[in-house]
Amino acid sequence: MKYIDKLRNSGLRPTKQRLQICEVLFNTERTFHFTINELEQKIKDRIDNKISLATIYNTVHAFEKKGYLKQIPVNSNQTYFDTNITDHHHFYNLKDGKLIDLENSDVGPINIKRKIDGKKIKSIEVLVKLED
Amino acid sequence: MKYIDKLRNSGLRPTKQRLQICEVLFNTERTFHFTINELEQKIKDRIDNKISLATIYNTVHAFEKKGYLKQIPVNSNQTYFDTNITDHHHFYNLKDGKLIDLENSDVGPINIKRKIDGKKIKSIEVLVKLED
DNA sequence: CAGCTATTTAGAACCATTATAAACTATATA
DNA sequence: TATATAGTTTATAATGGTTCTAAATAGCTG
Ligand SMILES: [Mn+2]
Ligand SMILES: [Mn+2]
Ligand SMILES: [Zn+2]
Ligand SMILES: [Zn+2]
Repeated sequence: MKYIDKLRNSGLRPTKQRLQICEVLFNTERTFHFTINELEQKIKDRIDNKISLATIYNTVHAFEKKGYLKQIPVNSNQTYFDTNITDHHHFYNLKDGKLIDLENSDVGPINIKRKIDGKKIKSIEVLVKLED
Repeated sequence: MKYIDKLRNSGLRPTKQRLQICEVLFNTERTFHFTINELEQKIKDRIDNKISLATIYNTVHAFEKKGYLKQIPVNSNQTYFDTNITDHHHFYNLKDGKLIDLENSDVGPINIKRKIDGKKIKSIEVLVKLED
């Protein structure tokens, strides 16, 4: 029930697969970061039926387009997503490839003074790489 | 002659290929951003002999390890490199995938207040995504 | 239910990147 | 200068994340 309206209101049919992916992504105490492979594993662990990898990709991209997920820019061969869609910044642990949310109070407001003609700022993202 | 010492001092043999890649990367008025494919094209345009793609990858990674190049984190299927190895930030034009350097004065100093036990900050990078 | 469109799926294709291993080259040493 | 050795280049294959395809299935509207 919980996610049916969310999906319908977005013009997405509330299929069994999408509802199950919603459970995994959004029915959590905390937000989290994931790659597609990590999400695939999480889904396998939590549900009995199988969801094809293609559907996982399709759904993640659909949710991203609707603004329910964000992509986080990092140097990796895999794409990183975030269920925390608020404006926030990240630590990136180079050792294990894990992201950690930074509170805005940990970074402070960032004011970009330069403008590019005809362009709007869509997002401002700080990535703090961590090493040992 | 110009890059022979640079390479030798880094423990890299100054091969014909590496010297030619140095010319393309570093013998320029301005620093620039590139993907491997763009670099491959630049090399083709500037030199007569052929340098294999494998050598271009090898050399770029060798130079990155030595600190002569930096990788810039963006959401793209291709890896972006920068010949500007100073600490600086970027505009990322989503329309054409081009990076633009931001001066530090355009962003202001960023002071990360949070610490992670046993970890050091390696870099702080701001990515400002631009849309129309 | 009927009809229509959206969605799911297995598998193929794509493509940036990395691995392989044989040929070649820079360099140190005799 | 010749030789030995480790480093480098290269064509090519392999890898692996992501996207595409097209047929089967499922949601939705009348
Ligand atoms: Mn993607
Ligand atoms: Mn790389
Ligand atoms: Zn986050
Ligand atoms: Zn730059």
